[in-house]
Amino acid sequence: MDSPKLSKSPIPSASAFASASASISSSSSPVQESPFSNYISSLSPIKHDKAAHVAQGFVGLSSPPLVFTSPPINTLGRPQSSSVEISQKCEGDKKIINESCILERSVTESQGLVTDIKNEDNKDDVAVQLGSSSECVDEYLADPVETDCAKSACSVKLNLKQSNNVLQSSVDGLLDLKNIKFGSKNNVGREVDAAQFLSGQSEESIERKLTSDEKLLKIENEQGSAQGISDGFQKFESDRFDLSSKEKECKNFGPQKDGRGDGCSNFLQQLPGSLLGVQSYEGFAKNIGGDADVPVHSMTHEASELQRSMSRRCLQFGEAQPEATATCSISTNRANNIISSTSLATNSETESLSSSHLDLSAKSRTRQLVNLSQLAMNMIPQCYGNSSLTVLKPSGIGLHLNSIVNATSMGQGGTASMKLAQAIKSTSTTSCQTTENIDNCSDAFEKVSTPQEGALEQKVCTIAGSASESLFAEESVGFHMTPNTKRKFSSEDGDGNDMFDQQSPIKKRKKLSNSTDGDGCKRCNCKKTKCLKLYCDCFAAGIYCAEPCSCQGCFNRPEYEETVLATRKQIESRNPLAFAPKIVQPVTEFPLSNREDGNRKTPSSARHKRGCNCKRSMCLKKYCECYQANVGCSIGCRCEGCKNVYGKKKDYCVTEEMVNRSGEISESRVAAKPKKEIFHSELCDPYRLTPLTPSVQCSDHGKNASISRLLSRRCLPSPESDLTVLSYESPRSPRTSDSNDILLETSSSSSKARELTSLSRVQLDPRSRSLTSGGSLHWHSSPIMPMSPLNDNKKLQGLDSADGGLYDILEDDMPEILKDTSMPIKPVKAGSPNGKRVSPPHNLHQLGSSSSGPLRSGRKFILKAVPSFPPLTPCIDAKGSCNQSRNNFQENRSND
DNA sequence: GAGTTTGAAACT
DNA sequence: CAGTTTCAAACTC
Repeated sequence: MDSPKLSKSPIPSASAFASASASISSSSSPVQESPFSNYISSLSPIKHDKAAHVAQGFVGLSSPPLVFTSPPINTLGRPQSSSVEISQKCEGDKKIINESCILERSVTESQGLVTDIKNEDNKDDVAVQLGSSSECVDEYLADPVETDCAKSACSVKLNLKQSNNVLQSSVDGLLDLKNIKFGSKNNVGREVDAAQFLSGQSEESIERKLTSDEKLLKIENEQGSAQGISDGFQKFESDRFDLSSKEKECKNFGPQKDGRGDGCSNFLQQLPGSLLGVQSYEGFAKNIGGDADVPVHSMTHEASELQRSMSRRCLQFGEAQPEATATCSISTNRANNIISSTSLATNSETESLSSSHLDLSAKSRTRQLVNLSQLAMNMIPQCYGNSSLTVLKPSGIGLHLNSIVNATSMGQGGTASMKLAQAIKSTSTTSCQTTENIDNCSDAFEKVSTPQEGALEQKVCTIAGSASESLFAEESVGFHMTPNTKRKFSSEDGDGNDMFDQQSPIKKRKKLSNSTDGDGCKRCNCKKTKCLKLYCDCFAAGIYCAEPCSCQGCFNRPEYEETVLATRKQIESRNPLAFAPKIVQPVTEFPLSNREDGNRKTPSSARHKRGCNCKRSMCLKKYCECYQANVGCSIGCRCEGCKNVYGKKKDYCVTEEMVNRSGEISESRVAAKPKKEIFHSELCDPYRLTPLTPSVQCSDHGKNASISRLLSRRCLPSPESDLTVLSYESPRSPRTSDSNDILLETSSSSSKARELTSLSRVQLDPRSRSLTSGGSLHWHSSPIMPMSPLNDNKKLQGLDSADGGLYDILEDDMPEILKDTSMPIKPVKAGSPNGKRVSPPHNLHQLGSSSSGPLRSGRKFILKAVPSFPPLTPCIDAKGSCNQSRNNFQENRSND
């Protein structure tokens, strides 16, 4: 145990990686996946880990460039749609996608010296991109580190000048019309950038400014996308030329910068020249195959998203948790985008790097390549722009989404982050090759990667609203690690981790304590468990420990992926729900009628999965998990003297009684089992998004904006944050709203139970094509939340007859494939670690005599859901990791 | 910052 | 399954 073996896959699976990448990149895919499936995937951290594992495998030189993985992506079912197509499909990210598309188009045009943009709709976007590109460069150059990396060839002044003059500058090669549009659109963001640059404020500061105005922010983000691309070009050019001659690079850079002063048009004009540097990439791309187009487009899109994410990240970074919470929906979305885009960008980066190393002599030129290079380079400015150099230690970001509560964002982020970190690591390692030039190149990339990783971590933290923490990490570890150093770190044994773990633990802890509360970016302080037990918050949340952690001898790190996975598996074998979210939200809380117009109801009905067992804290302190999660105690709690301000257990029971009394005859049984009923509604509710299933929540993008926003908020990383967000949404105080909410919600659910029955049935049917809202199923199967009886008397009886009623039903329908899984199908042992907690409340006689019954049901659900996954259905936007999780889950299953 | 309290997790 | 131990977070001083 003390020396867990390293888990590096010697031969990385390109296809696997591609699939993971595809999952993430598919964030824009309009196809929604079943929330249930998401949840399922979330339950199995192994999947994510696998993805991560694959990513790690890229460390090896033998691993093929990511570019090669593109085809597999398609095979995974990812629509081979160009960015344009994506943009048409995805409403949320449409604009961003358009940007990338347009930029791409612009590039193409510029290559041919054709500046005519035919698509009027896109003109604005183009303009924005053009304008922002220069700005991005400004920021990038403004950063000391960045400037340094740029060989000082690029004068900051020039950039400043450029940013100020963009509007007035002549638009060589561009139509006047375009210029006009461009100017009008970019004014806001430009002003901001200019001010920022002039004042010399940090990116965060600027971003903070933008926060006040969401729109403004949006604009900037959009610009950022374009900026990243254009900047990427420049950077690429810089690096590219650096390989051959620094002087040459300077030469090229100089004019370019000057040209930028004249506006984006100049930049475009120079693109053809810049593209020369991309030749090698192009050639490489050609080798890749005809399908390169798709990946490239995707990457372009990703690049833009990445850029945007970075902007968002900065914003979030600068924002305090409260603020983040306030703009929860935005933040969440951002976080998702950031994570997915970041991961993608990272992949791209890796690809680019690999390609550059592999085929420097290639001469063929393809547009796709250009895009690729753009994307790859895009990473640089971003990283530098953030100006944060973080140790390239194995990122502490997540194993999977299960997380307790650390829901979605974090979960996704975690997964993506992990992948990113690994990809970065691999990139860095790979970069460090023989030739000096290559070293230089790799160095440059490393500089990028390092901060990138840091940025990612920051993002994760930001997602949780832990700006301070992020800053701390950044500052405390703000040194640039050399490739060797990185390697050293990555190869260090468990004790080596202590280097990070024990890095001024006190300081960290202090910081942690300050940032932990409410931000959801929890970090552990484990000393004896090596962060491989549920005691460890990080481990329990399915994320890797990171810098903020003060743990000792930590094995919950990417280096010990296998150990982590094995441990998790072991724990899951004992209690399949061990890593499941702890807080459940009854669906009833969101009546259908309310959903349409943006439900503002408080998730006050959320309850702890297993309930608490407080004896002395009276559920008034954070010792109480219910209280800590900002949820009221429920019938499932065994607490004594409950005074939970979010809802007393007693009140909860009373409410249920009232509901039962008012229940209809047909629902009498339900009334007899209030708890079931409540969760049944949850189960049946097609709109319900499992609060605990981040991925599920995130999958609701198809709904109206308000709903999506609401749901997104609930995707916050940590249990605490998650609930906090929920609380925030509620104008009412927990205390006053709780009981009433429950009552109303329960009643509502009862009345709707019937009409939802059919739907629920469909969802329950494993053969159904998709479990659209099935995400809520998982928890319904939770022991504590037994499935509520369905309208169907048959099913009702089945449920009533025995705790395993539902289970039986499911079992009958369970596909063979599910029946035969490595996962123990038999009910969890009563003696399982969680057995106590998982088992139904003692006072819930109606729930069944056997505590294992409900649990079994839960397991069955999980297993059943697997085949129901739309195998290759890509997730849309924020669900990238969710898909990944699902895919991984499937993969893992098959392996098992 | 050290020590205590608390309750979940793990163990028996 | 209940009781006990271990653990780390929360809390107190």
